[in-house]
Amino acid sequence: MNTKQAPTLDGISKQIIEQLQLDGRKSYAEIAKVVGLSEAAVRQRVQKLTDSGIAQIVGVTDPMRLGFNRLAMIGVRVSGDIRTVAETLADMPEVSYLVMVAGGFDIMIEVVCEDDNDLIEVLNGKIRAVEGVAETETFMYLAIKKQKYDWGTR
Amino acid sequence: MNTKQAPTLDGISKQIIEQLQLDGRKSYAEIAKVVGLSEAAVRQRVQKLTDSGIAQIVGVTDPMRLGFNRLAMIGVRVSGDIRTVAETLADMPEVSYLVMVAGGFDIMIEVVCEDDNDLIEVLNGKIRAVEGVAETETFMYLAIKKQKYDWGTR
DNA sequence: AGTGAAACGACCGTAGA
DNA sequence: TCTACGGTCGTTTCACT
Repeated sequence: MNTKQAPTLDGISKQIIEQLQLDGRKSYAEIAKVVGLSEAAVRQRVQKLTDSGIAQIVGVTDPMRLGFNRLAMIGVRVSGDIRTVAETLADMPEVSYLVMVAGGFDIMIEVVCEDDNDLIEVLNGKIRAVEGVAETETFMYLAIKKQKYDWGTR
Repeated sequence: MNTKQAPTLDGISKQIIEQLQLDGRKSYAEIAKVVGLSEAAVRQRVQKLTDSGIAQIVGVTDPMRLGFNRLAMIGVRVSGDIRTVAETLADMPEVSYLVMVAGGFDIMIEVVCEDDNDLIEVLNGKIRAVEGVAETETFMYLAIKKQKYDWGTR
């Protein structure tokens, strides 16, 4: 689960990702026109970007629409090595998002659960059981109001 | 920006979205095989889902790789109508994610900025200036360790 | 809403620079 | 790493249900 910090992307790969942020299904031919490469070259680059995990092309929706009604952001305070705890938490399938932060918490995670039992099990049974997790604070989702991924094109 | 709470999706649309969570570029033909409809029908449904904003198909990456180095999660405490404040914050282009929550905050947002000046401007100049924003707490991102969107298929 | 068929365009492997 | 090209497969449109 360790995403090794990669070399900065070159301008063309950035442009390709920006195009895909606007429309993940845009054809390689169209992207090629914008960035000034051949279709095959664009395809190769996208392949590399996705294979290596640098980028992903995915369908995104509000989990609550698919029946996942117990979502939460959980702030975690860690005693000891933050990275070790982060890796452990990141390996849990219910954790959809994990960031290491500076401030009142060390780690913030988003968890996606179907119901209360699920959430309790994840929070008490799994997260708090992790060695090094000192304190947690849970923020239950009431509604997701915005999800945007096109900041690359601002 | 108001995402009106839609009727629950039927089983087939759920299945389609699950397929797209696994691979946003999966062909309609392949999806059609899985869900048991014709290609054309799948395409129509995907069109509707994306046009209506229920789902989006996008390229996703770690913003820090594109040179957006100042990201933060901001917890917001509101005095007054939370929804009004949420709408106002959601309209800001630097806000990539906004959820209404229960717990120590009323709203949590993720902001994507290029540099410190940008972030200061957004936080002090824009967010705190919003009528009804009582208190904010900022958690600066050090690293994004996990971003997953395939919870529909667990 | 969904199906089926035909024309069109996208995708993908390979060869060559 | 890129371009060029051809075979294959996916997409699109339309008439029909």
